[in-house]
Amino acid sequence: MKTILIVEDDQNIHEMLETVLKNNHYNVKSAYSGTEALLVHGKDVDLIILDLMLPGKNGEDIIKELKQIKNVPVIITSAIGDIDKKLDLFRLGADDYVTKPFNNDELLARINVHINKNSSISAEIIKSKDIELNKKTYTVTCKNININLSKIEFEILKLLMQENGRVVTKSTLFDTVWDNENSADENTLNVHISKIRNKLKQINPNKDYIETIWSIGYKFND
Amino acid sequence: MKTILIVEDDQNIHEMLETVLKNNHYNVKSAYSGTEALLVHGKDVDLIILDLMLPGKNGEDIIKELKQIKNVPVIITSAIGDIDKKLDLFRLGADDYVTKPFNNDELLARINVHINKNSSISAEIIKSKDIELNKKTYTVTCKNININLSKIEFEILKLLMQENGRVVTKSTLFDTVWDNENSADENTLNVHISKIRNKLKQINPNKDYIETIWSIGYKFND
DNA sequence: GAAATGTGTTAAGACTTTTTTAACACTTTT
DNA sequence: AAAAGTGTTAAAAAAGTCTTAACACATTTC
Repeated sequence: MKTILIVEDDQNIHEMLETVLKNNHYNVKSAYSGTEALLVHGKDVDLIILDLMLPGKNGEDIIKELKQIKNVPVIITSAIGDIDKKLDLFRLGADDYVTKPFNNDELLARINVHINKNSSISAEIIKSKDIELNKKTYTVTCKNININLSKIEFEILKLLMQENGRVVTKSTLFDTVWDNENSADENTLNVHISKIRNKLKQINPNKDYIETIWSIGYKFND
Repeated sequence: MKTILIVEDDQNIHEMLETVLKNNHYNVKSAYSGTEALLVHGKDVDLIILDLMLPGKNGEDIIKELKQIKNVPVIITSAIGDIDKKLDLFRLGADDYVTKPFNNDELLARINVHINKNSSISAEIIKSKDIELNKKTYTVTCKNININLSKIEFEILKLLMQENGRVVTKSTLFDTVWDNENSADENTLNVHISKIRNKLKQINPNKDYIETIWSIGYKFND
């Protein structure tokens, strides 16, 4: 169950939000001021609903500090529609901005967007231009030709393809592919990467799908 | 560089969006109807801006089919503020809903939110006006264009950006970037700074983000 | 149960990229 | 104008990576 932190000083709105969220199976934490929010905000908060008109500290400072503690999604609620304020908050890391009075269902929908991000609709088939990878059946094709990957090779390629175009650090690879810390050597990873590259190269010799990011990790390019 | 697909039949709005996005260093693809959108939408689209009032197919059908092809973020733009329609679209996978007429900068801010969110590796991002630095994936963009930094270059820029506007002394740099005392020569640092400046200059030649503070250290300015 | 096959890891040497060094031109401070 | 500090370039040195091959181990096949 996901936990949402409500930061709102208006008693009525606060209670209303709390009820709505609880009815929709969220766990709720409460704060009535910015300083309180900073205290309450901990490891197990998944999203913050932050009202701007709080006593004490202003919204900009609070979001900055909250994001520094932990980078969770923040949805701003405010009676002010001022565009400059809005832009300021987005720049400081706000993920959404909802003008009061808002529709509860819309707020829930927006919470859903920011909380679920990749889980809900995420496909069991990851496709790139040439490569298709089926997470369920552990099969991989490149240009519609089947490739046999070992389990570890498959897990590595899956992770890289999920982050298509972004660097995956070696430590992320170790953590994800080998569950325990005590696991593999750097060289082991190299060998696996090399083997994956070889298998892909047999189908498409012109392309190197896996790019090395020196001393950091690898990146998949389609 | 990220690619955004504009799906919009109104010629004026379409061109305006295209200009705005290109000015902000996005790659743009265009579609003027739903069916066209489905054809154009391929592997290399990172976000879709979808107008609802399209000729032919209706918005609901299009978003459903688009999401099936690939789960990229979709921002709906619409003149209709009708709450039921909104909720419907969120349910079908919309990531944001912006009512026309919208403010361009706000749209850009929202694009930014959804393009960066897409990564499953939780991002810890340091942002300045032009530059974004992702501590987890070791990626840096300036004006949305990717920059390749070596590890040391990255660590230096990270430290400077963390202290944005404040001077970072050379000794702090040595202590942080090079673990032990036995570390680098003054000159070594100069060389690295020079390389970082060069890479940033290729994207924005008018600005010197890293300011030299004579005989003390360096300062990042956004 | 033995042989064959496949997987994961380690080691070694070739190779590539990054980091540092060194030299000299340049800028700021004294 | 001299001294101190900085910027840039090319090169040498160091660090990291790739590939091959060998071995241990597990699973499958005969």
